[in-house]
Amino acid sequence: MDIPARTSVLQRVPFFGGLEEDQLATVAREAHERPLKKDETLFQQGEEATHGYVLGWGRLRLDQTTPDGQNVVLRYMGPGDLVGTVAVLRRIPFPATPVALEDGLALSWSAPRLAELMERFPKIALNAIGVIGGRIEELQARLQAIATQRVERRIASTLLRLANQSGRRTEAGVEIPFPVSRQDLAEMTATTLHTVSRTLSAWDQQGIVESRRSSHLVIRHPHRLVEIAEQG
Amino acid sequence: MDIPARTSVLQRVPFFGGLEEDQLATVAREAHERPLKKDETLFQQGEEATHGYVLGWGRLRLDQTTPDGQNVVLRYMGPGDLVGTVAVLRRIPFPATPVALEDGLALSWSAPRLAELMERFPKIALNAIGVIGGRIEELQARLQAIATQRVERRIASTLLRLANQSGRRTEAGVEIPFPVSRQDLAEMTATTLHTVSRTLSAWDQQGIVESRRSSHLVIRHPHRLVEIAEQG
DNA sequence: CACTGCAATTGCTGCAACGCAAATAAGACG
DNA sequence: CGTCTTATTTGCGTTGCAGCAATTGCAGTG
Repeated sequence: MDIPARTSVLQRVPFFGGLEEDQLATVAREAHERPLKKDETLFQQGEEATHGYVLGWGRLRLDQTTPDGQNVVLRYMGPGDLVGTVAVLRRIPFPATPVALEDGLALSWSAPRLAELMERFPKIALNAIGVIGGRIEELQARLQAIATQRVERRIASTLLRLANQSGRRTEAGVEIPFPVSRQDLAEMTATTLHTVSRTLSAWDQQGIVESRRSSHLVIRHPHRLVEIAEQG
Repeated sequence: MDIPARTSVLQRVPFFGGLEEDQLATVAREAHERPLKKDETLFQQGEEATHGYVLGWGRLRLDQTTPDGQNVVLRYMGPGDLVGTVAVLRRIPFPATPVALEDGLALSWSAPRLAELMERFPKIALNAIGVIGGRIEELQARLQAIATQRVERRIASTLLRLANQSGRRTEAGVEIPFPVSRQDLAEMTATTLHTVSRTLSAWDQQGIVESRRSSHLVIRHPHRLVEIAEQG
């Protein structure tokens, strides 16, 4: 990918928001490219955070594993998202593992480079605060949801969030354009794949969603889900 | 409080870490003082974030209320903690309400002042990233706990965390030096006050904790709690 | 000192959701 | 085209925990 191409990717990255075209070009020049194949991991939870990444295209799932082997899906990430950069800035090991859901490409900068960039462009540090703050908000929202809502409602909210973040409009409804297994949904909503399966089956029969095996999820009637999410 | 006194408070604030004595004095000079009485709120969730605060002394409980009236305790805060500052930097309304658990004092800076300080001392922006990152970590840990552990274990972990953050060693064990109601614990561990009550009663009878009505919580045998927390 | 109000305790009941297990379907691969 | 593997469905039994309600105990107030 040449520098102008990289630059245009970086233009859509909030982390670099407010930088001039030529400044972005500078940033772009100093990046390394890291191609990603489906199912590949960008790095491993626990590794030393030597590089920070920006996802150019593709999709990632961010997994966190507990000491006793349980898994939690922290978030899904798409083009323009920051991956692992917070860990680099805080000088702590990566707290989670990003897994590629499809082929993609990430741009990376080494830890010293990042520090240098932030020093040269103070705007970046402010942007970082905004990005991280957004994640805090999201985490707090999920915490609240898990703490106070019951499973059906959480699943509905999660589907709607996925649809808003990455849904594609089709004649049949809103489609979620990457594979999401029952296990994934279970780990996102803090329940079991059994319960997710039952819930989706029920919704499928009611015509709210289309969730046949192995095809992408389609939400036929988002407003029905909204009803469930808002007050179940 | 005079400037040297303020300065010595700020020395223990990670947000201002790495600043020179005279720089801290500058920061201190530009602060406003805000005395706090027990049960008073520093600001209200939803208000515009015009000022950022640092807690000089005293203790706060940070509450978040859902649209439907449910309450979640986000965290307890003590001297040196940052309150509401993230919201100021992100230019969003305060996402939660800090309630004073005892008389205390906060220092505050207006939004423009804070922006100016960060510009003048870029180190502050980096510190902010560190502080916020720490909160993300804590939130993720809680998310994991709620998602994968059962109630007894979560209560044990929460008590241990409180003890580590603010516990005082006494002959009887480790004391938590501010009042924590069953309701509070319930909101922290995502359960009901009933279940918390039952659990603490059981532990009290087993001699693990001392949790009589209206006296401060005392953890007699932290290691027993650790056992419960680590593998229940 | 009695009264009032709030926090905590505790027994009981019901249910949402978990866990197991067996059946089923669908891709993947040779 | 058959076989293997993996994801999903679904029935059934179990249970952790919430929800309700009645009681108790403590603290502050007049």
